[in-house]
Amino acid sequence: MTDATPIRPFIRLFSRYLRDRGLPVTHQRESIAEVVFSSDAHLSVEDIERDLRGRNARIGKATIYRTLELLVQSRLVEEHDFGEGFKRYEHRLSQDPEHEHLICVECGKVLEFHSAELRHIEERMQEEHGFVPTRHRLEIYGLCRSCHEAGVVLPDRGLTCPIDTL
Amino acid sequence: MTDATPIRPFIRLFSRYLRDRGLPVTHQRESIAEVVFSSDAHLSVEDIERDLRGRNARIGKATIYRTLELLVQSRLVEEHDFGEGFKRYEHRLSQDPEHEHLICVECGKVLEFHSAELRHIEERMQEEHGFVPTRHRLEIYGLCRSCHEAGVVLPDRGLTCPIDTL
DNA sequence: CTCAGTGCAAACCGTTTGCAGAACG
DNA sequence: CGTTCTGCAAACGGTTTGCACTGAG
Repeated sequence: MTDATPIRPFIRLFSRYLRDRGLPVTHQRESIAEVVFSSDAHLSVEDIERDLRGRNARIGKATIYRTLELLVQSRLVEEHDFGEGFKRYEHRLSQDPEHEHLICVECGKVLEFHSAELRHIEERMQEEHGFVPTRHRLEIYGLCRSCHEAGVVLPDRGLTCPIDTL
Repeated sequence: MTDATPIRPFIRLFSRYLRDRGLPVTHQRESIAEVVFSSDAHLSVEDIERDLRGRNARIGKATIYRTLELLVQSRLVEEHDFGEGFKRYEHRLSQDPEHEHLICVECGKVLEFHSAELRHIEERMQEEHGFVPTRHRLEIYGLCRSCHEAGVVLPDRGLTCPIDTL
C-alpha cells in the first residue's frame, strides 16, 4: 500500500464489523488493525508485535492472536500458512482480492499473481466431482529472479530413477 | 492402492535409497514404509502409529517422524499440510505423481484431481516474473458431493458489504 | 455498572532433540 | 566393533486458554 492510501477508512470498516456484533472497539484492536492495514506485506505475528512496539503500543501476544481472529472472520484479512511453522496475515483491501502466491524458497520473498484459469478448474471440479468450492490456495515455490540469477541451485536428494527398479 | 498391488517392490526401493547413502535398513524403517505404502490415504502420524500398533510393531513416535523425513527426502512420499495443525503423508507410487487436492471442509474427505493448466501457469510465471518454479501446491476447499447433498451450508461471518462503507 | 477485553503466565500439542542402550553393516 | 538408530522423555515454539484486573458502552 502506498503512503497515499488512507488506511483510516479500513479501520473504520473493522470498527463497524465489531459494533455490528456488539463487540467493544478497543484501542488495542484499533492499533493492531492499523498495523495490518498499513502494510502490504505478509506479516507474521512477530512482525506485528515488533511494529506495535515501534509505535509505543504495549500489547500482549494473546490479544494480537485474538484480534487477528476477528480480522480474519470479518474477511478484511486473510490468513496464510506458507509452511514456515507459523502463520502470516495479509489484508484484502485496495488490491486484487483474489490472488495467488509465488514463494522464493531461498530468500522467502513473496510475489503475487492472478490466475483466471483457476475459476475454470473450480467449475470443472463441480461438474466432474459434484464438489462445491468455497476457497482455494495456489502456491508456487521456486527461485525468484534475483536468487536464480545469483546462481542459487536447489539440491535434489531423491532417488535417481524410481521406476526402473520396481 | 488395491490389494492386488504388491507393495514389496516399493519397500525395496526405499531400502535401496537407504543403502545408497550408507544408512542402515532397520525393521522399524521397513515397518513404517510398509504402512505408508499400503495405504492410498493421506495419513497423519497418529494414523501411522495406530496402524503400526495393529501390526504389533511397537515403534516410538520419534522414529516415525525421523523415518518419514527420509521417505520424503527420497521423494517416495509427499508431505501435506491441509491446515489441520498437523501434517499428512501420502506415497507417490502407482498413481498420478502430480496431482492436486479437493478437501471437504465438512467431513475432511480428500479427493485428487489433475490439472494440466498448472503447467501453463508455471511457464507464465517464468516468462513474466523470471520465477523458476520447483514445486507447487493447489488445494481447493469446499463441500464434497455427499456433504453438499446432505444440505450442509457454510456460515458466512464476514462483512456484508465492505466496499460501500469506505 | 456490567459484560467483554486485556495481559500475564501456564497449558497445549504436534514436532524435534538429547542421551543411554540396541542394532545394523 | 564402530557408527547409526531407537525409545524414552524432556525440550521446543507457535498458538490457545484461564483468570484476575481493566476498560468500553
